[in-house]
Amino acid sequence: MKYFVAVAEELNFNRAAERLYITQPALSRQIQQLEEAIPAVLLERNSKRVALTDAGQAFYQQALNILAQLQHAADESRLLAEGKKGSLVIGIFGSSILDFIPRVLQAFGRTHPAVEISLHPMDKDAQIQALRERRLSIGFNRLVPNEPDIEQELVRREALMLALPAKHALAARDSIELGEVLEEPFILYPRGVRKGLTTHVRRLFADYDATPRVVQEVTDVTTSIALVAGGLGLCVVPQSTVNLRLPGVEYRALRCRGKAEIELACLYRKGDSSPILRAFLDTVRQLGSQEATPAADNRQAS
Amino acid sequence: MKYFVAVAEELNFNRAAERLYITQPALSRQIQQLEEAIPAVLLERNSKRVALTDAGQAFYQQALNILAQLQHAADESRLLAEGKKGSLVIGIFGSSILDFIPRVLQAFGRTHPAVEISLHPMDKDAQIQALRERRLSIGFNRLVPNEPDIEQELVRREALMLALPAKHALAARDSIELGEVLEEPFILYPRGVRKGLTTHVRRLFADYDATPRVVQEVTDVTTSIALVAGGLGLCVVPQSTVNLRLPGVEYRALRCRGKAEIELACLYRKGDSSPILRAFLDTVRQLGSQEATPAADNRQAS
DNA sequence: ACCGGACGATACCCGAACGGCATCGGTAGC
DNA sequence: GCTACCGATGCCGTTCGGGTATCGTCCGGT
Repeated sequence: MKYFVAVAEELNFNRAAERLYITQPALSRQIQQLEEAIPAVLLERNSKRVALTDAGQAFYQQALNILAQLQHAADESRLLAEGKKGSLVIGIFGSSILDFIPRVLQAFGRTHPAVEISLHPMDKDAQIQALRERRLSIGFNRLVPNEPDIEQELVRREALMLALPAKHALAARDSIELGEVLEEPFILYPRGVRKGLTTHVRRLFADYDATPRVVQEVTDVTTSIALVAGGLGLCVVPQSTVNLRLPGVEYRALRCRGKAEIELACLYRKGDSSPILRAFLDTVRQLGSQEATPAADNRQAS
Repeated sequence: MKYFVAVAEELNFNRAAERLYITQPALSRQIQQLEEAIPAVLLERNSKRVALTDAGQAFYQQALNILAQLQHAADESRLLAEGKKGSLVIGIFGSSILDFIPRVLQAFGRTHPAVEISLHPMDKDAQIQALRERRLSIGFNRLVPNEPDIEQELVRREALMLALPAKHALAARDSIELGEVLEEPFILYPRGVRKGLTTHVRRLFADYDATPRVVQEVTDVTTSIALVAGGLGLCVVPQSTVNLRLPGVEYRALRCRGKAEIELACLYRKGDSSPILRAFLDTVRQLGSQEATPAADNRQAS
């Protein structure tokens, strides 16, 4: 077919053969076979002139379309297979959106500009359900108990920090020991929301045989930091929250008896070999293994 | 490609191979090669389930289109090549339209129903010019002097007949000798119109050292017969004119010293190998070799 | 838990197809 | 009339596509 197009355009077997990097006899035969296969006389040829018949004209037009379509189909499929095109639906939750996700998206967008990405805030259970129903490609959350059909992968560990009002006495210090603030008012989350972080914080207190004095329960990071700015209490937050620079809020490193850090995990369907997902996971792993916010200063001036 | 479509539809290599009348290993390798050629993973296959990847889905849709288009292109070209489809522009002139052309069209229409046929009355010179400019596929006319680029083919010889008023004394006879009517008033055509027939008639008279007594000059057959019906004179006409059964007109066989017949020829471009033209010529030749109007009675009662 | 069956992949072989080289036949231009 | 060009044809070597036999794996039945 490609051969026929070449001959139809050159109207000369020798030139067409040259263009196709084959010899003229081979081309002659191929054209003959094509004509037999259709069957139809596509070319009028005497030893001095080659011309298209009506049928040849029609077939040439069609052949151009078909070849273009074939090329397009192959390109399209290749892009899809390489994960260079398509869509990625991401479930997000919590503070990951403040630092890690934007950096992943930026890096991934550079290598895969044609992939349509959508972000959907949803909690852990919603993510798992959406993954099962294939409404979601990947979700970010804290580590959750194993699900049989959901793959779970630790993306990174984030240091926990203490958010405190700028006018607070301890704001002058570089880092704070949890034991120093056991009696302070704390802002936490209600049962069932941000369970991963909340239970982790309570456990840290438990290491001191204490329980946090909860003055307010909120449902999202931004609100809790706003409350800290208002001087209503302190708040334990993942390090990425420092990007949320509200006036009147300072972030300080937190030291304590337990691990002052929390895990960020990603979830995806077990056996999902979508190339887009795989490429995205590569980016996630690469960035996950880097330092949290390389240039970020722990002492965060507003 | 056909193979991939089969696998995509069956989602099972064995069934697909069966459908394609090849064996499963051959199919497996063809699919692998296709995937390498694109390159893209089109099928997700473990030993128990075969599924399309996103790229496979996309390629399947495209493949369906392409295969359909390919089939269409081949069909279309085949029809064009067989002369089963396309258009035929016919130039006509004179009495051929009364008998021969309709019969040819009827026969050709039966074997080539999809060919669009258009009839264009035009005189000899107009036909030749239109043929040269490729506005015409074929023209019907009397034999004309040879043109270098126009093929001329004798279609048939038609007996010449005498059209005479029903009340004429000779109308009682079965046939008439030209010598019997040399002095009768005749209806003929002016210079330059229907030259073939006119000069032929004058030559027939010349064989008797006579010239026709022209009472009226007209430009078309129908008018001349109408004048005969009005009793204004006699008229020499090709046999096919008997189909023009005007009241008060009788047709009788004409005998004379010269050949009482005239040739109908068809003209087409030399080297025109258009299959439609060839098929049409076949029909023309076949009908041309048959008896003029097999069931037609020479003695024509009005 | 083990065995049998189904399925796709692989190894190997053969025939047909494809491309290359040399050459033929016909046409056009000098 | 000779030459040059062009497409067709004959012949040969390589390659590619399909067939048979077999393997590895997963699933389901007992």
